Amino acid sequence: MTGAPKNMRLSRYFLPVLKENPAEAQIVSHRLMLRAGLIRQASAGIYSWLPLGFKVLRRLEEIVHEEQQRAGHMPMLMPTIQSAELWKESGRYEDYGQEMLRITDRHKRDMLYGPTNEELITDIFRNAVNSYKDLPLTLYHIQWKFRDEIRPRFGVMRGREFLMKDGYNFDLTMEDALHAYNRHMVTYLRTYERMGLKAIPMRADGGPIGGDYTHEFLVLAETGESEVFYDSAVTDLTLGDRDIDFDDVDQCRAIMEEFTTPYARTDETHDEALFGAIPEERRRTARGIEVGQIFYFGTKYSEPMGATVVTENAERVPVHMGSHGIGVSRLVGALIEANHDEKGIIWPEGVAPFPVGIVNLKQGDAGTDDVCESLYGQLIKAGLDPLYDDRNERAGSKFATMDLIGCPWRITVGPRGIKNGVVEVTSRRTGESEEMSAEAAIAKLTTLLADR
RNA sequence: CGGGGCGUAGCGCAGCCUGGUAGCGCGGCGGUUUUGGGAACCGUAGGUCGUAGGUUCGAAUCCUAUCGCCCCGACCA
Repeated sequence: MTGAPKNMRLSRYFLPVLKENPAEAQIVSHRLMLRAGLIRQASAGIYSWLPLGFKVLRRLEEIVHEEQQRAGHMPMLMPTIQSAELWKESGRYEDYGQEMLRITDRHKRDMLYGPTNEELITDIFRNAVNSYKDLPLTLYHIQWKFRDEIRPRFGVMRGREFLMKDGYNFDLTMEDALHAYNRHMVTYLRTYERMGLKAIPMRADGGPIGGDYTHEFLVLAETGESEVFYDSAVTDLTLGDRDIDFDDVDQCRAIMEEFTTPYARTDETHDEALFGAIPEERRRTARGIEVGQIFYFGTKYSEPMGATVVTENAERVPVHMGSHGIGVSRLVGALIEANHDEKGIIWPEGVAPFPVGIVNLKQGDAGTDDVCESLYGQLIKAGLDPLYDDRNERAGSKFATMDLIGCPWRITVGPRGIKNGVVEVTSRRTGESEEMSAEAAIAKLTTLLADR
């Protein structure tokens, strides 16, 4: 036996928290990410992810991977640095403008730090796939991207370097590609729901990627960059735990229709007349943070780049494609914008880096130390990643730290409770506490966090 | 890129106008007393005053250049 890992004890963890707000941070998620020791700025719009922030980021990636693979999509990894050749071929090298970071290597070759990967994936596809029999195919990766924003701001919400899941579907026909579109809509709805977010699909603008079919997913938050207009009926919809067959064309289309029929648009595509037709009591105007977007763009890249397959009738046709993105690093900011109070972050259970915090009120007391050690060991065994505050600090300081970093559940162990054989379990979100035996606390949390 | 602001200790700031060799709060370290919501007291460490040049007997302070960062705008996942 090797025993429980010790690196989730605060006495060993690297968690540089700040009591005061750093001057450079304006919005709440940026302030809290700095204060709670999630990130440190490396330069404008570029951040280092400290252990706690990295843990959240990894957790979000994990959820994205699980949901993509559940739908049959294939994970892979493309490089951050790309050759300009492919971009010249698609015509976007000129179109993209200054936001693309252009680099020259030692041989004076034009390179770039990829802002997205349509060209690269299309190149991979055309070199390897020739037959309709290899379709449909959806490939995706989660990789760092760079967009040289004129003015980065709001921390990771609008950084220059950002982590993004981007996926690409290749289909024989438009109908097939539209199923891929709907299927992605469903995977995205599931993904956000698991993260504890209400992300509303809204009809969007094609932007530089282009395409007529496109929706973006917005999380409602006061600090959102876009003004949004929607029918309150849309926020009542949930996917819940319904059984989904991702190959079922009708089921995926039905879900897409269910979630996109109620009016929901950003200011870019807003239509006053349609909005006015909604019953007044259901009309909502708010602000939203974009956390993902899906596109169907047909043969926009396959045609100029020659990504074709041979059909049953021996004809060579360009494939129908779409792309789909989730702003993973930006989601950390969006999650905090949507889940915080004046004391700090309140992580939804699904994404919390440490779903349970253990606070030992009297470090060095044989009774509390024993109970805390036992809780720590058992929670690790249950796979719940507890964070044990075993520092020799005062109660107030320990509580403040737990509140700041947002552990959704806290187990407080003090001499008073030990005398009566109880510990205290507190919900970060509601602030409600309940006393129970240590065994009952473990049972309760194991149940609560079972389907994390 | 246009407009504005700021770079002084890990964080938040004062000092600059009116030059004289750097200070406060928090944090750190040691100690004592504390111990259920960011404790009190005592002691202590820590600063190329963004960088370069200039003016001056003397520059954090004045001048010039430069780099970085932040805010508003246009732009954007």
